[in-house]
Amino acid sequence: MRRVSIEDIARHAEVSHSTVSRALRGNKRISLTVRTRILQIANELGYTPNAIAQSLQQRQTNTTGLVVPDMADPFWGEVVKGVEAVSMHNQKALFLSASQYDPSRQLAVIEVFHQRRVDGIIVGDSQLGDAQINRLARIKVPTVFLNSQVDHAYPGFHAVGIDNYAGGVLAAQHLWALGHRHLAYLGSTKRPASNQMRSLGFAETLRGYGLPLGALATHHSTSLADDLRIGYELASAIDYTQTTALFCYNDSIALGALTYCRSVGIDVPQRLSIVGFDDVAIAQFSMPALTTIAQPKVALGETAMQLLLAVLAGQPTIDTILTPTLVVRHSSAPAPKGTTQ
Amino acid sequence: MRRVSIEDIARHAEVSHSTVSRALRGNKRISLTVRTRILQIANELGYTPNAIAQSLQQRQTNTTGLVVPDMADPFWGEVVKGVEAVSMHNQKALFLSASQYDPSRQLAVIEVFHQRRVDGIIVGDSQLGDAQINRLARIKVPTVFLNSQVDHAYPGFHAVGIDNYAGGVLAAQHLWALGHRHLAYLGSTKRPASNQMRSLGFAETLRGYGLPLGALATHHSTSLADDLRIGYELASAIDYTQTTALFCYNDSIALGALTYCRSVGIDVPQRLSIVGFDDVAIAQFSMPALTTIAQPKVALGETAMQLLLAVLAGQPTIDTILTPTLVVRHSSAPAPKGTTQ
DNA sequence: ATAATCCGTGCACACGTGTGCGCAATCAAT
DNA sequence: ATTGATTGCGCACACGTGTGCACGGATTAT
Repeated sequence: MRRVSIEDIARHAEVSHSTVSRALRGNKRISLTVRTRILQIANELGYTPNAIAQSLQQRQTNTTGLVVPDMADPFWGEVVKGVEAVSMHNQKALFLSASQYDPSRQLAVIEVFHQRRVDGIIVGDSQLGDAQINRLARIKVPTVFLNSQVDHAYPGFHAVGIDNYAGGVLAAQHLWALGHRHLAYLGSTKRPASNQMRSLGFAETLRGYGLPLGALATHHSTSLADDLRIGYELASAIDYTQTTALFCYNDSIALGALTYCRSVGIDVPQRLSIVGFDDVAIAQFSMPALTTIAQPKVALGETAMQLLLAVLAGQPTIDTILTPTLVVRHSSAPAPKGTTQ
Repeated sequence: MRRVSIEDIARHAEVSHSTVSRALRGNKRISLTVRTRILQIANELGYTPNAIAQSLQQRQTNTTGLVVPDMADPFWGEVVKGVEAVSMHNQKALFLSASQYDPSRQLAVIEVFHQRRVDGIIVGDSQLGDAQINRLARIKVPTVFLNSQVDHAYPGFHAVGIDNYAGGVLAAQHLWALGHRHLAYLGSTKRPASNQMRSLGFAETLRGYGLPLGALATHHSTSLADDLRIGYELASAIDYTQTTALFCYNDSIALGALTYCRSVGIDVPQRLSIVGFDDVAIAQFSMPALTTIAQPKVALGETAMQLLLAVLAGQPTIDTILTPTLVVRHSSAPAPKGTTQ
């Protein structure tokens, strides 16, 4: 059952294990004859280097830990894809775990990663509280926060994210320009910070245009259901005699809302405009195709991993805030006549 | 920069590292006084066991490798979720990598996992050829194939999957009962085996009902685009003067087809019925909600991981084939009058 | 011919942990 | 009081790999 080690190769080649180690690593001090013989034997024996032993020796595992709230969320699926691609391309292995939006589980996962001696950690949607952050700071593992829900201003902590406020602004500008004057925001309580920023950018922009206070309603669900269902439920609580436009925390919620509208006969976009967030793959295949604030999801994951690699390489780095963009499709249209005063 | 080890604790407690090791592991041969003192010191020093060293010593890493074709695919997202949940619940860490439907990358990932000395491997959508299988067999790592595209009848190889043929049968029965007599299958060439079985179950059942040969068309895309786009393109190649029903390899393709139909004004389900496969989250929120053949995706992942754990524990196991179920929603309806002869 | 250089290899240690075995000290039994 | 059992702990090794240092032999320079 034991695997073949360099010691075994050494016995067959009648040299010491040191020589084998050097030969395999291409050390120039080993004669060509000996090296080729060793490589030959290694191949015959089906040798595979033991990364565990190497990690122990070098005090470095070439491994990264990634924690995300939910694997099945289409947004995070794309982010993970980006992280994984860069990770694999740089010969690093990736540990993956899900936190289910539970801060204590986030920390628990991080502790497990630390036991495994990962070189660095990427945390998606961090909701770590002060106590947890202190614990994390003691661990001293290079950490990158991706779309963090909290401000983690510690040395050794880095961040990649998008400008949620700017996203809210984009949505507001778009809907205002279309003539909408009674709007609603459908939010998510599972992601407090980004939810707040998106709604704030949206609301403040509208205020800036002179929208009266009562003309903007915000709705949040305390339910832990899937976003699609939450979108459906939130949309059903709205008074559509006034409201002509919805801005949603993300595309899933928007699609849920869209489904509700269809089921009760509210025409989108003729009577109601809907704007989502993220631009997940399905957004352009819904009926009507969803107008949305696009996040560069894969790039977000790639950037996070690249930032972490730079940190590990000791290079100077700066936190990155990417900018979202407006993607106009067919779920938004000019406000119905008579609603624009 | 060095982490605190049991050696450090030993120095502080003025005992040997052996005693510390035993104390931490709760060995009864250590006196209570000494043990509590050691635990106290370990806590003060912020000791975290080094899983790498433990792995080396015990020749076991408590780690599993999971390889899936695409992280961002909603189907695989759910499967990964199931695998991860069981894995974490059993204190096992999970390495994740994507193969992008490339058999050689699948093998490459497996080799990397082996270097890392994972205890076991789960391979999703395996497309390994004979040569690759032989290599894998030499490695002798317990392996579970999840919805494999190939028959891997080796000792030490195990499998979990669903009955694709039965899924095709379900779709055929459903559409036939609704009176459809001209049907089409929209397939995927990226997953040859499951694609074949689904279309076969579908076709043979219809033949059994006495459907004439020319009344069933099958379409496959050679494009590597996303399923949604493929569905859209395949749907555009069909002659709708005859065809009244589509059965699609999966929900993404079905949703792409649905989008095409909407865009050219084909009413679903009045003029055309569409049946998908998988029952991903979005399926019940499309317009109309998608009739589909449901796979227990999370359960599939859970089962695969549980099977692997059983194998690792040396328990006797049997391969599992789960059964898909028909979920009737609103994208399928009785065939238009006059089309049923 | 002797000294200085270079080349190829092995010895021995380190990384952090777990454990079989032995040994000293304490306790119970005769 | 001596023997035997029991308890509590340390020594030394193993897991597989990488590397500083030393050492012997060959080559070159004086």
